[in-house]
Amino acid sequence: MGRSPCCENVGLKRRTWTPEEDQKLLAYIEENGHGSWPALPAKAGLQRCGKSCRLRWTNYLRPDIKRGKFSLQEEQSIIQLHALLGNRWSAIATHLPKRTDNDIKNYWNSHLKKRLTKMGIDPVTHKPKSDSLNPGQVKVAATLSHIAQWESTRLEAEARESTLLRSFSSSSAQLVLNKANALPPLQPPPLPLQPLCLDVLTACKGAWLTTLLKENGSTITGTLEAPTSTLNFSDKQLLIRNLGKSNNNNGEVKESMDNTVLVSNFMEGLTDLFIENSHDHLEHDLNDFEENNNYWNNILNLVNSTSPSIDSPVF
DNA sequence: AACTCATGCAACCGCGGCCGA
DNA sequence: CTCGGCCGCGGTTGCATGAGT
Repeated sequence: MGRSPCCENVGLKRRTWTPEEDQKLLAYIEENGHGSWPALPAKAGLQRCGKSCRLRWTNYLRPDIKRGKFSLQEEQSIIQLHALLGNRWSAIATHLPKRTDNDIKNYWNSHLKKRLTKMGIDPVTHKPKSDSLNPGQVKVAATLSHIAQWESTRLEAEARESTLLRSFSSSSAQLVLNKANALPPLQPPPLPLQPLCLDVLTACKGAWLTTLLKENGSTITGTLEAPTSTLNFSDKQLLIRNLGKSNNNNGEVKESMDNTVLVSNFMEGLTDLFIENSHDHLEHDLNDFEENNNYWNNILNLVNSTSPSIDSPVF
């Protein structure tokens, strides 16, 4: 493939944006919108390529960007979302209002990755460095991995939907929308926008709890004792399978999972971690139980609270 | 004070996808 | 269907700055 460079200053030294350049770019966009990026520099009187201008605007000048230190909650969100979504920074960014993908990526690479490594957790797989599972644990981990894969797909789709909604809110996209107003109106998203994943994550949590209790000699078998669910495990599996399917234009049902190549080892890793911990420390399972239960609740809360909706702040 | 090294992050590159001609 | 332009994304680079010696 390959493309010709978009600007003539390729190979030259990087040039930091000056306050004057920022001012020019800001003033131009505020007055005219960015329009076509390649055409913008000439119109705005900037000796930059369009790509550079776009980057400067999206990562720095946009008025709705939050800069500065990441809060503890944001850090947790990044770690958890990275575990689910991998290096899909833009998707992660849709769940962190006012943070740019570049900002998150930099923060991950310079801070969080190192911190996880220090903790003995592989920042890529989110697995603890040493792992040894028995066959039963492997089975559950595989199931949860499958579930997590679906969840990754969903989060990604959600991110795409969010982007679409944002783009439709912009003036230029509105023009496109107006041009296409002969088309059937867009269906509003179902309200409330309760993420479907909630049940899946709940299922994950439930599956983990079940395993833990089994490991601990509990008599509880198939029922997932998750707070928001009364489905048994086979019901969950059915639900998950159905959620993983989608209708294409021909009305055929196909497995959307098959079309996704996603790196989502988080659940697996997390499960490994939890299961391993519980296996190794059955004697203090109560503590583990409480701690891990809280962790799952955190994830559920996170996804619940940060799922993009039309009410989400517009970037 | 001067130098080196490490770190953070802004800026850039190149690829893939989308869309219109 | 193909081609070319544009956009968005993830990975990488390199500058600025602070810490350490």
